This record gives sequence, C-alpha cells and structure tokens, in this order.
Amino acid sequence: MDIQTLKTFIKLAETLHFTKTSEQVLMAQPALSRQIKQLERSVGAELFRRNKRNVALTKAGAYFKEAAQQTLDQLDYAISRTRQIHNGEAGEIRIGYTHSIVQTILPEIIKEIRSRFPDVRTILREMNNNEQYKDLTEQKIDIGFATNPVVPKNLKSKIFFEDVFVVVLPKDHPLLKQRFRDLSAFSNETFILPHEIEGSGYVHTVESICLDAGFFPNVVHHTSSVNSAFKLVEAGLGITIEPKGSLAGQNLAIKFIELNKIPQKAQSVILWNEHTENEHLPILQLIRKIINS
Amino acid sequence: MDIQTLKTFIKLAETLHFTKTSEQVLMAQPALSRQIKQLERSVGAELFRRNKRNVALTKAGAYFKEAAQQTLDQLDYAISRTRQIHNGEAGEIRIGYTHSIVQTILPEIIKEIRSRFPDVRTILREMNNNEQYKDLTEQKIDIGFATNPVVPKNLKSKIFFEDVFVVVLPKDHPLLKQRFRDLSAFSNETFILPHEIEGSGYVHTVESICLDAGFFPNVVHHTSSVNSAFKLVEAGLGITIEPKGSLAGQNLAIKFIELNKIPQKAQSVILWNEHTENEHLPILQLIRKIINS
DNA sequence: CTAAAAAATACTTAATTTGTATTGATTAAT
DNA sequence: ATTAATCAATACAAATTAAGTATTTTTTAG
Repeated sequence: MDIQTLKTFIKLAETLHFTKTSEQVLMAQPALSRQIKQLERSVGAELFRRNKRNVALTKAGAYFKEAAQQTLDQLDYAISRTRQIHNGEAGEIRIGYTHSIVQTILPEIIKEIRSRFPDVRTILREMNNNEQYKDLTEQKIDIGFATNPVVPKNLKSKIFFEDVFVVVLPKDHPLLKQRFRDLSAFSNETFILPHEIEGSGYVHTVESICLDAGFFPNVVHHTSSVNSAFKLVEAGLGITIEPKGSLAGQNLAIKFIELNKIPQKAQSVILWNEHTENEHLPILQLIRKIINS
Repeated sequence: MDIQTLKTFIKLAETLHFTKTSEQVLMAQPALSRQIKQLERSVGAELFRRNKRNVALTKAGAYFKEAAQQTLDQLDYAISRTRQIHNGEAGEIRIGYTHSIVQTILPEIIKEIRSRFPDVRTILREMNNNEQYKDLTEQKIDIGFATNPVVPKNLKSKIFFEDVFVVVLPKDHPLLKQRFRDLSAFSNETFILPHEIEGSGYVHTVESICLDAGFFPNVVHHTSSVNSAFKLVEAGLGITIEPKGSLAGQNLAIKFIELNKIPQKAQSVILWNEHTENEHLPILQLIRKIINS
C-alpha cells in the first residue's frame, strides 16, 4: 500500500468521480480505477459503491476516508518534525556549563536559542570542566561552556570571552592608598581562592600569576561561590584574585585593582565534540554569532 | 513512500544491520540499502549514521522510528476497523420498530446482536409503519419491524411472527358466560381501537374481522397504547380486539376470547431495503436465525 | 432514439524495483 | 603484518509492476 494511493483515495472520496480525480492527480482514468480496486483488495473492504455511472462511498469507505486522512496528517507531522530535528530546528540540545559562565554570556545565549529555535528544548546542567570533558566525549551533552579549561585533544574548543584578573581587597586596605606597581606587594597576604573548579587550569592560573610576581600564594580558604569569597574579603579574612566580570552587580565594601599588565586572562571557552551528530550545527553557528558580537 | 518501506525501516532501526534485516524482510541487501536511502531522501533527513561498517540511528531517525510505528499502528487499526464495518461486525445498525414489537421479539433480537457483534452500535427508534417505509427507502434506517404492514414494492419483507387476535372484554361481561360462536355477538358493542398505527393495515384488519362477522365496528375511542385500551375495557367503556401476545404481563380485570377460526392474524414483519449496503447481511442472517427458532 | 458520459477491460508500453555480481572499506585473526 | 571475513554501497541486467491508449458497456440526457 502506497501513501500516494491513500491520498488519491481521499481525493476520490471527495469528488466521487473517477475521471475528474484522475485529471486532478495527473494520471489516466483506468489507472485510477485499478489503483482503487487494488486498495480495496488490500484493505479487504468495498470502499465505493459503483453502479456503472455513479460512485458513492460505502460506510466502510466513509470511515476509512476519515481514518486515512488522520493517518496521513500524523505521518506528515512526523516527517516535518523529523526534518526539523535533522536541521537542528527541533529536538533538544544539552548544555553543560561552569558556574562562572552564568555570570557572563550564558543567559543571553539561552534566550537567543529559545527565540530562534522555539522547538528546541534546551537542557542545562551546571558541571565542572572535568565533567564536561567526560560528558562531551560520551555524547551526554552537546555543548560545554568551561572556564580556563585544559582542553583534551578529542574535543574542539574556542575562547569566546577573555577577562582581566583583578585583585580584590577590603575597601580600607592600606595598599589602596599607594600607587600599585605589581602583585609582589601582596606576597605576605593570605589568599582566598575562589570556587575550586576541578579539572580547570583556573587555580593553576591564579597560582602562576603569583609565581610570576615572585611568591606562592598562602591560601587559607577555598570557597565554592564567588560571592562568598567576596564576603570573606569584606570581612578582612584575606584577599582574592578574580575575573573582573565577577564583580558586576555586587554591593560590598570591597575594592579592586586591575592586573592588566600580566599575560594571564580569565577565559570563557566553548567546547564541543566534532563526532557528535551535526544536528546542532545551526545552534553552534548562532552561538558563534552571539559571542563574536 | 510505501507502507512496506516504513515497516522495513522500523525493522532496520531495531536490528541496525542491513544484511540481517534484508534476510528478515526477504529481499536482497542492496535493494534494502537503496530503499532506505530513498526513504531518507523523501523524508528529507538522515535517519541512519553509517560509517562503512556500523549503523546507528540519528536523533531524527530515532524520532521517526517511534512516529512511524505509531502511524502504522493507527493505519492497521483503521484497516481492521474498515474491514469490520464491511463485514457488518462494526459500525452501527439503525432499527425502526412499532410499539407492539417491543412486546414480542425485539428485546431478544437486540440482546443477541449486542452479544454477537459487540462493536456494532444499535440505534433504535420507535416509529409507525409509514415512517419505516420512508426511512428505509431513504436509507435512514437499515431494518424495520412493522405490524401488519402494507409493504411497498421497493422494500423486502418477511413475516416472522403471527399471533391470533382475541376479543378483550371486562371480566364480568355477560357474553363470557355463554359459549362463544362468532364475533357477530358483539355487533352492538362499542369498540376501542388499539393504538392507531398509521400506514399499517392494522385498523383495516380489525375492521375486516368485524365485517366478516357481518357488522362494522362502532369505534368510540382511539388509544395510543395497548395498556390504555385495556384500562378502558376494564372500566367498561367498550371492548377491543388485540393480538393475544399483547395481554402478557398485565393484571387487569379483563378476559379474552381467542378468534382462532378467522383468517386474519396479527403479523410481525421485518422490512429491509435491498438497495442498502449489504454490510448488515450478517445481522439480518442472525435475526433470521432468531425468528426461525 | 441518438449522443454523451462514466467506469471497467484488454493489451501494449513504460517505469520502477529487484537481484546478482562486484567494489571498497573496515575489523578480526593467524 | 598480512589475510580473511564482514558489511554496506555501486553497477548493470532482469523482472515485476504500474501506467497509458484504445475500446467496451452501461446509463443518462437531449
């Protein structure tokens, strides 16, 4: 049984006229007659009542017309939905991200994906860099947003945002009154290292900043969130080094000094697995457009 | 796009093995490869990811498999339901009947139809003989049960039950004490004619019974139901002539005398239109079996 | 009573699909 | 490391299937 045959049957059931229908579907009348007869045989029911001149639907035919129409509608929907999924216009995209990305560009990306691809469900999961490597490799997520990652060679990556590091100090810190020259002035301070991101080069990057200034940081606190690190700084328990963007929107008694002369930067990186199905290409392109603007 | 192709696709989506699937569906492997490729073209999406040795479903393919399965299930159901309707095993049958049939065989017939053809919806409508002729001709009902009908020649009919007429009298009627010879004894009585059934020969039949006895009945009341006729008889307002079966189950102060010598009988007749679709043939056959037993 | 119309047949032609043989490429085994 | 085996794709010929043309039959309209 052919789909086209069902469509033709429905046309015939509407016109109840073999000749007219055969013209509409661009085939010869005898071919139509045979096709319908064969359909009736394969369904196992008389669908039309013919009396040499008039054609009428039987009860069975009337029912089958409605049912076939429904079936075809369902199939049409399935096909277009399948095509959408193929084109990355539907389905779902699973995104892993580190906490700090939420502070920067992730909300905008999600908003854009939702408006451009309304049929795509975005599944978000906060995870550290290591987990992103693993899930990308196992194709459990489609895109990762990592922070200062050490990218495994089986994954592709692109830095899309770089931020300068700043030294964060309580607002009454004595060194704020002097002109800042370099980080060595803080060699005797106690350090609060921001959120420990496993598998990232983040901690290592901060350490290397200090080492470049000639000392190894005396870390006394590890915090899980940026804000709690700032709270500790405000309370005078130490100082910290953070990307400048982290300070946005807080209202604490802290000050910062930009480290714009050092080579280290806080990097936001997008990660993907090029062996994953390329359905998400349109979304990757969209993201590329956003992060380049 | 062919239905068989969809079935084959689903098999392949399950085995993920062209060669095995081709054996299962009894076709050569290259044919299967081509068929699937053509399916992918007509759907407009890559359904399988092949890398020269392994076959895997794409996201789109996984979705399409589920959707196609649903579609095929729906079509299967539609086909079997269509076939059922064709065979008279499903759908609906519309039955018209006169009041007096309810007294006799109709309940049994309905019960049997329901148990033998559970998927057939029985639509019952009480109507007089004339209405049955009209609705049968216009194919608004499928079967009619009429009482003493004058059958139009475009309809088929079969008498399935004959009842003797009885004269119904109040239990203290003087003539009950004498031996009954013939109806002429009641020539001076006032008559209550039972329910007026339009278009039937019913009234005419009763009249002819009296005429055969040598008088024309003096009708003073027309009643719509058998029971109210009996009530009037009980109250002494007159006598009536009814089929014997009508007396079943009543508990009034009335008596009856059988008219078993006269040729007139109360006839229950089944009517149908042979130009109607023959889907109801199995039901007609069932009814025939019931009324012959 | 004739002509037109509408669906079904008969027969030929065209198109599509299938199968066989083969290729290319990858994995497993000796 | 080389060979054998496995698996899907390609090429071409064969067969099946469906389509078209011409014709027939029956019914309705003028």
